[in-house]
Amino acid sequence: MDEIFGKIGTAQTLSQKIERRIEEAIRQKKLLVGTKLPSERELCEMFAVSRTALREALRRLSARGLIQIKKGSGMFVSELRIEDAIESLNLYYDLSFDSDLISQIIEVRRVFEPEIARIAAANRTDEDLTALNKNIADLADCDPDNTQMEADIINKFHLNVAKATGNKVMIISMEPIYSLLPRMRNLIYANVDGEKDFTVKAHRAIYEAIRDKDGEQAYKEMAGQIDRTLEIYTQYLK
Amino acid sequence: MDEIFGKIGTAQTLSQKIERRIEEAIRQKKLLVGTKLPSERELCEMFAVSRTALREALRRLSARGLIQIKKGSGMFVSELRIEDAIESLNLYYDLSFDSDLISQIIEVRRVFEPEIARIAAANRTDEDLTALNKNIADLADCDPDNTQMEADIINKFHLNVAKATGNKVMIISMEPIYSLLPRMRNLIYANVDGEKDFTVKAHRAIYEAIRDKDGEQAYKEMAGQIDRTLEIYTQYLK
DNA sequence: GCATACAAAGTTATCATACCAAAATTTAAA
DNA sequence: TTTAAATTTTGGTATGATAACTTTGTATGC
Repeated sequence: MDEIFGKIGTAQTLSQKIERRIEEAIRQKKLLVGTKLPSERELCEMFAVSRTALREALRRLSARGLIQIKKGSGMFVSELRIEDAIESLNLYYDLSFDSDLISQIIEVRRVFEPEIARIAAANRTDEDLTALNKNIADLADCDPDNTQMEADIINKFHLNVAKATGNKVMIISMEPIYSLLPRMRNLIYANVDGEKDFTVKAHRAIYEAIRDKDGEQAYKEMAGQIDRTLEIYTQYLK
Repeated sequence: MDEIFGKIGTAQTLSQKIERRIEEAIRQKKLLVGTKLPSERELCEMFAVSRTALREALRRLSARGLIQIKKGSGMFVSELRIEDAIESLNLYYDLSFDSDLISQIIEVRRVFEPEIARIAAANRTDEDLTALNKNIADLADCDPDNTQMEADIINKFHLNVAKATGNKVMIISMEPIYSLLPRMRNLIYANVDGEKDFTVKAHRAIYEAIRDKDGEQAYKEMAGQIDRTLEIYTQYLK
């Protein structure tokens, strides 16, 4: 009889229920980071479920980065890492990658990044400067034929600018976008001659503006750099 | 340190290997969206593993939104939904929620949102306008004591502005931030008198600027609105 | 006293099997 | 042709056994 009036909207499986329960406990800080969870067998008894169901719940929590499972040792509540948090987003962009997405990414960068550069100029620490300077040097030294490494360095430079704002939300917002730059660059780089010198100069100008705490200049240089990028891609996308 | 001496060999469990294999196939479009995967039993034979190991891999893929599992029917490669992609990020922000995060979020909004409003004014469709208009009406009608609903409506309004840009990346970048607005607003709303009238007027001004395709005005109004928000929170955070 | 080696206990990882429940498919009846 | 029942397919759960790994304590040898 329970079958008749039973679950309608609840297509939830047992393992999903378990997952939610544990997730809620972590969200509400009832389970603090570092806490060791009871062993599988104990949890089975506590929830009154089989190991199969329990394990599938735990595996999903582990996949999402909420807990860490150490074979032979136990399961621990772990601090959700930024990388885990944005991994899904990276995958999403990776799967949606097409010319539309490229245009949209450039539009976003054109609007956001100059502002980011301005804030970075105001807030940058000496460590930020060191990191940026190293990126520039690496870029200059980089073998012009190694477009992969080049794209990687540029990626890091822009990410370091975002870091220099001291604003975690900025970093998180931009990181998934930057992670696509290498893939974008691979599309068009072969077509562009003498681009590298230009790129190095442009990035050095951004660096110097940030170094000198000249927010307006940083804004302008970053905007110019992305305008150039936009031109190149507009040409390519045609 | 962990990086340096961390495990070299395959600390990967069997189920993780399976997960990677299938994920790679999806990433490389060898498995297209909508494809029905072989049944669990068949996959067990193909991979030569037990059902347990296989299932744990499949459950994780399902948790990440890459496949959809239908009981009695089968498993299908599914299009990764935006909501799935940003869920982890929402959780991350939720767990990191503190006064620092609030400040950083407001800083990001102060910089990004006016620009978003400007672009929205240029690209908005009539449907966008209808949605925004409805948000304004709902906000005006909303019971002043129901702060939860109020915050929810405002959240939707800002999200709709982002949607009006026509740029998917904008939406995705801002959504996790907006999803925290209700929680933020709950902190301070009780302390503010006569705030609601102000809020309605401010949002209506933004709406009208977007309606009139007046980018500059939209920029200014949005900036003003967030400046006010900043003031309120600055007061609260002290 | 100290360091190494080893054994034991606890834990997760995997496997194999069985049965249950839901959905789709086939078959039989009206 | 339509409907309803039976069958098949498929995922969901349960259980028990074994393997692999980590930690810890203990014993051994120096």
